[in-house]
Amino acid sequence: MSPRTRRTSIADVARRAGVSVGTVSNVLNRPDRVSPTTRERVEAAIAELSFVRNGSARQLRAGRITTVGAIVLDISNPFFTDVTRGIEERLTADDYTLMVASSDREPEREARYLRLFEEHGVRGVMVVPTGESIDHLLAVRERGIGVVLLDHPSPVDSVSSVAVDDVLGGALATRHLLDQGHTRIAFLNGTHSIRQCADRLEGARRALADAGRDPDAALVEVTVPLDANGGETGIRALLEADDRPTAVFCVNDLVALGALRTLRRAGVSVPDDVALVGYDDVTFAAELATPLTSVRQPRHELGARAADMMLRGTDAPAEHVVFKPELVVRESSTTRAP
Amino acid sequence: MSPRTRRTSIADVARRAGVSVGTVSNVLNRPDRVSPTTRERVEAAIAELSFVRNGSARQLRAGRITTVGAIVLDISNPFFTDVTRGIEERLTADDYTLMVASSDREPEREARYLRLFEEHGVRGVMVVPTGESIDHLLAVRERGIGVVLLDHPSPVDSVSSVAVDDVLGGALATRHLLDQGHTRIAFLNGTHSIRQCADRLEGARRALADAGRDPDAALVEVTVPLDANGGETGIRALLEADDRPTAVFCVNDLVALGALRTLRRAGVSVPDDVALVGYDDVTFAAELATPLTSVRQPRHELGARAADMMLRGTDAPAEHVVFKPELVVRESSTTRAP
DNA sequence: TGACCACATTGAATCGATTCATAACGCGTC
DNA sequence: GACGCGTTATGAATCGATTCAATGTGGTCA
Repeated sequence: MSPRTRRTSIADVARRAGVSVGTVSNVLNRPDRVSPTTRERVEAAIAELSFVRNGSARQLRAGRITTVGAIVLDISNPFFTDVTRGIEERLTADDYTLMVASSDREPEREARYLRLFEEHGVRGVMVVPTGESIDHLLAVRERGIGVVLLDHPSPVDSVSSVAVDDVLGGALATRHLLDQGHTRIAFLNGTHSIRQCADRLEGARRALADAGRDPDAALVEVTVPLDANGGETGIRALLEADDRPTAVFCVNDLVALGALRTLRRAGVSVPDDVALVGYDDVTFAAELATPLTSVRQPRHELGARAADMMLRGTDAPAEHVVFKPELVVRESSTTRAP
Repeated sequence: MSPRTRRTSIADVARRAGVSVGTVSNVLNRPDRVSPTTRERVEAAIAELSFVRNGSARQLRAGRITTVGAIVLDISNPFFTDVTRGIEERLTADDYTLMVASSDREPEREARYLRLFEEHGVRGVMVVPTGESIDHLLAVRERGIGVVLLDHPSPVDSVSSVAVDDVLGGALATRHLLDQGHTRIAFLNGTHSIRQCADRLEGARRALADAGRDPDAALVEVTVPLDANGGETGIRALLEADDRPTAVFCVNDLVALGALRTLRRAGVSVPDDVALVGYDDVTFAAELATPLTSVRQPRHELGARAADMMLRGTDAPAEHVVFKPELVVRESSTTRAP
């Protein structure tokens, strides 16, 4: 095996088939302009040499290509997995290809992938921003690359966005817990630099205020990592406290999963001793030891819609879509029938 | 906003800074060879023009880059999500970047992404093959691109691979059910063209044969899609049958999730009426309504190890690693204490 | 027979960054 | 002032596919 032989190029194919490079390129891109005989000859040469187009050269000449990038906060979160699938399905319908990356909620990683995508000449990027500012995204757009904010309302008119009303979601969950008679509610949340977290908190506080409660007194916020382990540490912290809340609202279902596990191990009954509400309504939410009340978001549609905007192109007017979340009540938050 | 202005190039920067293109390139790639004064001047020009390198041109000249591709069967399956994370962590340690794609178990999609990656000039690809043959992957390797088989033992010595012993996994699950006294076992499986499915079946049959049973009589195989809905349809089919098995082995935990849901709705108790075993031991397996017995695979390590082999390069001798799975027994397969 | 047209094919210019042989420069030494 | 050495900077050649004006080849029709 020759380790470092030059990749076979279009010129090699041309030589082999006894035609010019232009003709080979035509076979590849506009087969109808080439006579059947030569086309066959070229195709044979391609097969014999097992030639693969050099995408870099192709793209260098042709400009942008049919690839778009997506940067989500965390691919291992089922919420983003489903959003991604929605994007992908819409894109493949138009023969576009998707490159996905996970920022892990770190602005540096977001910036790094953004640059990588831009250097690769993607048509556009769909980004769940990690930070408060989107200036870096505006800069990308200035350079002619489409930008759609994913799961994030746009702070400026000119940038399209697809979001879900997280303030409403937070309020739905909290109001429900209030309706069940809870007066002290814990909120296992992520850092407020993550917009989704900040908004859901805002919603929770509004629901409390609307009910005539003092949010500062009634809501105990615990900041945790946004996965099952985060739920575990959050609950541990709560269990040690003197004044244990009777209800826990988790900022996503993974956290709720960890919370449920930890409560069960500690011998605390859900929902009898503690009511639990999650967020996202992931596949397994209904099937847990205690079926989980959760706030459902249109994950798939979120992605599909964003992809749709992306495909409209840079010239189309910006659009701003905000979906409404929906509370799905299950056993984890409702007192069991005796 | 100028919609279709040419991207600013290294020549623009050079002009602005009053230097040659070679110098700009040096600032970008070997800053130490440039005097501090000119470097500053060039950097200023880069900032003012908000210049972003054209990756295609860069790569066209330089050859391969530090990107590798991975093609898994289904990113929305938590098993593959975790494998991907393992890969990513290992790669970022060496400053490599990962592009992930999902073949959805379709050979055409696998081939399409493979070509896309190759055209983009990736250093290598890590693939969970969809079909029986890996000839297309050998061809890719002939062209100087690293290939590592993911979750698939290599049929040839020359190609590195990382796998888990699925025959053993199938046997572990089945033996366990036999030990619990079950004599008629259903297997909700995928098509046999998927190696993992074929192997787990093989393992199940061996376990039966070892126990002196006739696999054809004792095992009822139902072919289903590999997600929660698949579990649902599979169980529906079984419930309609006259001779209902007393145990169900599901080829993965998503299928088991759907199975559990459907059994519960049909009023069939797990494990009292039907024992259930899954595969993968995903995060939520322990927290389901009935905690799920499952076969655990070292997902993260699987990915990390594959990435490791990839980084060793094409010249290093091929390696073949086969991890051993492990049965995690929980309530779904063990008769409840009275 | 010659004019004209449709169709096929050619080959050189082009995209933008990198590389490297060469030139320019600064500075100390004899 | 000539020489040599080390440091910087230059610019043309290069990577491989695409594009398009120009050329070539028949074929049809007056």
